[in-house]
Amino acid sequence: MSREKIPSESAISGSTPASPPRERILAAARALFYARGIRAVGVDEIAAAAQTNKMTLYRHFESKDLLVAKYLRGLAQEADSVWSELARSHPGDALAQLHGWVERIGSHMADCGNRGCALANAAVEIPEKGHPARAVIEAHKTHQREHIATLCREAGYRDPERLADEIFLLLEGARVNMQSVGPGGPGTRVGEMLCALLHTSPRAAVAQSA
Amino acid sequence: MSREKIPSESAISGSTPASPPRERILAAARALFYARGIRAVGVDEIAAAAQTNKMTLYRHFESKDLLVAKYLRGLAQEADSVWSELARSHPGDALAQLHGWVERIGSHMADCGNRGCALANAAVEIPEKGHPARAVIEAHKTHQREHIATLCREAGYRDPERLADEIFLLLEGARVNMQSVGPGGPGTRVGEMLCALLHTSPRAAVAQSA
DNA sequence: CGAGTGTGTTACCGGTCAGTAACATCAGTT
DNA sequence: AACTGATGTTACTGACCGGTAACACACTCG
Repeated sequence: MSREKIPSESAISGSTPASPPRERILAAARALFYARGIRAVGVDEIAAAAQTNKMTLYRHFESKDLLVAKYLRGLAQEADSVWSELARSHPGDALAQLHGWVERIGSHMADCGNRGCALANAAVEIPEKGHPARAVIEAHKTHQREHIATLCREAGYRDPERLADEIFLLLEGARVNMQSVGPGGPGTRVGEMLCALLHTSPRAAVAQSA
Repeated sequence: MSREKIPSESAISGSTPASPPRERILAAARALFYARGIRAVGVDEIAAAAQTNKMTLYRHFESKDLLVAKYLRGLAQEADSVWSELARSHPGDALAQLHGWVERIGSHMADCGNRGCALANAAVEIPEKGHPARAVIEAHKTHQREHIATLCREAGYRDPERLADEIFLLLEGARVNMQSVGPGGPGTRVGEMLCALLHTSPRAAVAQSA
């Protein structure tokens, strides 16, 4: 239609119509799945939002279920990259990494569209045990909790496993409860709660400080 | 078909085929919505599971959305009845009510089908602001947290609001995380965590003990 | 130029969805 | 027996779903 010619693919406004269709499809799926739910969004709508069509979508993703898995895996990888970014800015300082992470959560809690964790939401929407998304969800959630536990251990907390459980479950609860009661609920206060938890939990000895 | 005559409506096995169809429909909706998700279950399947048909369903509920709201309201009322039952068995003793509630949670956490809180799940599945279910969800979640806060206040905890937030969010997180990682995750430990929270949180003075 | 590749377009498939119309059946009441 | 109300049965609508076939177009590389 009005897609005549674009000599150089610089930054285009909106849904980046100059990037390859595969990336546009993933970006559209991401926005739509997160905002409205996985089961509520059809492949036709995703293709249209990506400014392409269903055929091209199915040339890049063999089924909707695998597109969902790809969508979730991308989010899981980005969440992991936050951890490695924090490890780079606070090398060897697990406590600072935890504090940085908690700060980031507190600021991202109110503005992120208030639809909670996309992985946890997908687990609610997809109870089928054999769905390809479930392996991604379970692996990410387990890995997330274990990374928190590792940092708590390195930060010298006594009973780091229990502290990791508390941090992890408080965050999970905040993100899911935001969807029930909106920003007026206790979820918006989770940043301060986690910060207080890090400050008041007993620590035996600091492992090492570089 | 094989439904010849049942003189007295005593207890029938399975889905209680002798109760009025409205109750059977609600019971079937409850089981199916909870186990497989609201969007994943159609009205035909609910009617069949209730041993009736779609027409009878629509004579009792004017739409699926309102059936969903009824289903959630029923669960919310049962959750409230747990509170009043605890108030009856521990009159005037808010701390005992909290402990009883936490115990109940700890025991119900592992066996309840592991699909978490139906209200919270519905909030994830139904982001539409105008859906009749959303009012039920928001009201129940708000009321639940406020009841916990009231009991914490009556039990003499200092900073009862913060303790209520912690209890509430830990529970929400445990129930949603159970669906991501199953019974092997930290959600199964939430009973002990809440019990420890009640024991270690500072209390200023006991308000009254009858 | 021709071949190959990626993309757009249209139409279609079988299935399911929520919701309704029309009619048959059964039970209880008077 | 006649009426009444709740229920069962079948068939249907219009819309949407995930997924595919067939063909046309554009672009790049040789």
